[in-house]
Amino acid sequence: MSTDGQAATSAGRPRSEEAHAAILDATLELLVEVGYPALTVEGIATRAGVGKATIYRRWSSKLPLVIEAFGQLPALEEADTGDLVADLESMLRSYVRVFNSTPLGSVYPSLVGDCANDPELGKLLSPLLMERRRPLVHAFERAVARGELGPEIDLELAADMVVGPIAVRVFFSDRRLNPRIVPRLVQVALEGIRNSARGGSA
Amino acid sequence: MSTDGQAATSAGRPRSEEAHAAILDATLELLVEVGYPALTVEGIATRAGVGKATIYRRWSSKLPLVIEAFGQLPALEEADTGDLVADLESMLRSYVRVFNSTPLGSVYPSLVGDCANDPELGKLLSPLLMERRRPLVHAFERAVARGELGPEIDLELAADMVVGPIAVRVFFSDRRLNPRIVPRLVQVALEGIRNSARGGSA
Amino acid sequence: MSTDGQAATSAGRPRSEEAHAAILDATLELLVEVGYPALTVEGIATRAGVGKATIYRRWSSKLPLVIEAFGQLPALEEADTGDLVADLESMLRSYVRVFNSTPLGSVYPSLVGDCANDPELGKLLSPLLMERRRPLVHAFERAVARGELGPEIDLELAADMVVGPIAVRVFFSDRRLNPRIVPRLVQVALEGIRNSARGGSA
Amino acid sequence: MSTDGQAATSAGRPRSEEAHAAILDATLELLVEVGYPALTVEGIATRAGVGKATIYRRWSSKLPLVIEAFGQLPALEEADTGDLVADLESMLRSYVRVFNSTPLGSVYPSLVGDCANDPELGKLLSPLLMERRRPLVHAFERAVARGELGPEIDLELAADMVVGPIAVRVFFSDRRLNPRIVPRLVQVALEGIRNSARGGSA
DNA sequence: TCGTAAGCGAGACGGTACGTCGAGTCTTGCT
DNA sequence: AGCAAGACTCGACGTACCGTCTCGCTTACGA
Repeated sequence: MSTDGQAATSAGRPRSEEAHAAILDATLELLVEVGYPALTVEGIATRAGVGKATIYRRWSSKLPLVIEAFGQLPALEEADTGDLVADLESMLRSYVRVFNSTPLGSVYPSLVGDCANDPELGKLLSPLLMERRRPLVHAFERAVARGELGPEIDLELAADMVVGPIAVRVFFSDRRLNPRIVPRLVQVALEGIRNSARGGSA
Repeated sequence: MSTDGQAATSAGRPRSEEAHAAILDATLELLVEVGYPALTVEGIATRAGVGKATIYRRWSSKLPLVIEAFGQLPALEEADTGDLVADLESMLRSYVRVFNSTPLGSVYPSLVGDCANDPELGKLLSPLLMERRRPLVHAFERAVARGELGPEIDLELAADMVVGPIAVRVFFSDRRLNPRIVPRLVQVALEGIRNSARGGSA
Repeated sequence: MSTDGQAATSAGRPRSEEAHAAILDATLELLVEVGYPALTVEGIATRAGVGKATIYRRWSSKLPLVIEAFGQLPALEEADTGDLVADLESMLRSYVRVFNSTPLGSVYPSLVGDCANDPELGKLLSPLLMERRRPLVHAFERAVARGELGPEIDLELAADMVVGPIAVRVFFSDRRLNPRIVPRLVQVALEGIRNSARGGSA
Repeated sequence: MSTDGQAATSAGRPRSEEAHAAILDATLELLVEVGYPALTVEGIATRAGVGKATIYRRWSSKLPLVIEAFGQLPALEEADTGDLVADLESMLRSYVRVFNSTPLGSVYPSLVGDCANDPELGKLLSPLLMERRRPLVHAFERAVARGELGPEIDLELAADMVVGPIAVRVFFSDRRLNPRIVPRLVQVALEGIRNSARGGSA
């Protein structure tokens, strides 16, 4: 008899948003302080001033909790200077900086590794990771709009061409990547993207 | 230097090579069967028919053991057809295949994640990971030797340009990557590498 | 008696007598079904169709609730045949029967054990336990009135002399006491009570 | 190839007798300090300087552990003065004293109550409780040997006749029983035992 | 007749202990 | 000295209840 449309609020005391936020905050703090492998639900509960049951009522285990907390983190900070090269270099540099200077760089692969054995969780993490490189895709879109690049560009591939080589080094080779390779990398990647779009050498 | 022979062979019963191999085998088997997060030293010992102490006598913890077992795995199978494009496409396709169809794809990031919090272990893992993409570098070296590419090429960067975009997708986006993007990717990467080596558009 | 009425009736909704009864009933049912150690307030609330708060509004904890529920149970069913021996034997037999065939036998000592660490609760339980053997005392009183026993009898002691040996066996030795010892026990106890009342052998 | 007859000592490190003893000691200490209901396995483990697993390896739960610890306690201290009345009075007085002055008196009924729902555990506790009143039975045996009592006496019943009324009061009525009733009780009980043995009044 | 004050079922809250499991270490007797 | 076996301490796991605290509601009373 009304236009309420609400979900009936279900009986009983509603879940505390305070507790929810405190848990996510504590998770991120501890992630930074002790790293993912040493992260414990017990520790999170203590830090958040919350009972363990309150955590398990919301998340079935440590992993989805960390994924949600991780999702709260700011993504790649978007740069929009009007110039594609400048945009990409700026964003990649900030990318390298974050992974060099915060323990969050180690959370990334841990999460991926732990999710790999559980497709359900993978589905939670994947879109989140995709979302995080969206600023790169946007930079290419703007370049296309400005006429810097032809409209036939594969935006996803272009983004992966610039972020892939960085990611591969940052995760799988020597820690503390030197950010000086960023300009060279951007140059090579853009050269390939531009030329092969026009037909390439093949 | 006369009676040197071995490193003094030290007194007592020598370590069993059988046990050593059995442990590494059991580790790989279990890695495949249950995945890295569910891997336990106790399980490895049982499977190998070995006491836990025998494992800890050789490896200080689970991680270096897994790293050594991981190192036993065959690397990227080298392709040498005389044509750079063919070589790269063949190797990347096998790369995608392995990560799509074996649990090895999950071990990789797990290892990296766990190592990230212990630099000592990172030093064990890093060279191993570098070694695994060596076939890619070799393909570029052969191309340079054949004159397909100029000698001023940055081989490491070149390798990362082709493997990076693949790796980034295989690990961080939708599982089960479609291998059809391989030729397009190789084309774009080579275009960039070739052109920017000659001075590029910058 | 004019304006006194009740104890101010206090404002607000009165406590539901339905809920009260449902709680006590549920308590007894569960006591029988799962036993005292496995009895939970949560279970009682669910069974009674009542919120936990409604229970805690009336009883400070599980123990006083169980004590009150326990108090609702029928006491030793009084036998009055005109003959002391017959009365005692009848009542003791029913005593043995109840403790052999219902979980009430386990509630008794559990209650006592839990009360022992809280004198306040002990004060609630004690009179209740005293009340339950009152029929035995009455039987002796009637025997005195009939002249079967002299008036100098210590009624409490007499009651304990007949119920004590039974209780001690029912609680602390082999479960499922054989009721055939009842007549012999009554005989011995009465013999002692009668003789020592007249001065005894001391 | 020998007459060893041992149980082969089974492989592996043998269970530590030190730990075993430390656990039982800690259990008794805590039983006295905090009482049975507040006794926790975690507390015992901490006090004993032992891991929880070491406790659960030996006892399936708190109850059998407490039963075993309880079994270590000294029984009713035997009195042998050559006179039945003196023996009984002495032992009963010590019985009353223990229950009046130590928290162990509360452990007794708690144990019985918790065992009542598990026949398997009851079988562990029962013989132990029987054993504890053995000194009373012995006193009657000596009296028979001395000719104080006829040989047709039912020793078990006799023991229960003296301890039952005490037990029933100590457990189920007012805490802190007055030991002055002991002589009177012994007198009444013995009177009954002696007279009904000769045929009684029935 | 209506507010106001309590009681109501429901269920989340911070805690505490449970019983299990795995890590890495230690102690048997045997090789 | 190494070996398999298995107990050791430690500490986190995820679950279950405790006794308390909101929720939105119902129910009586007194203004």
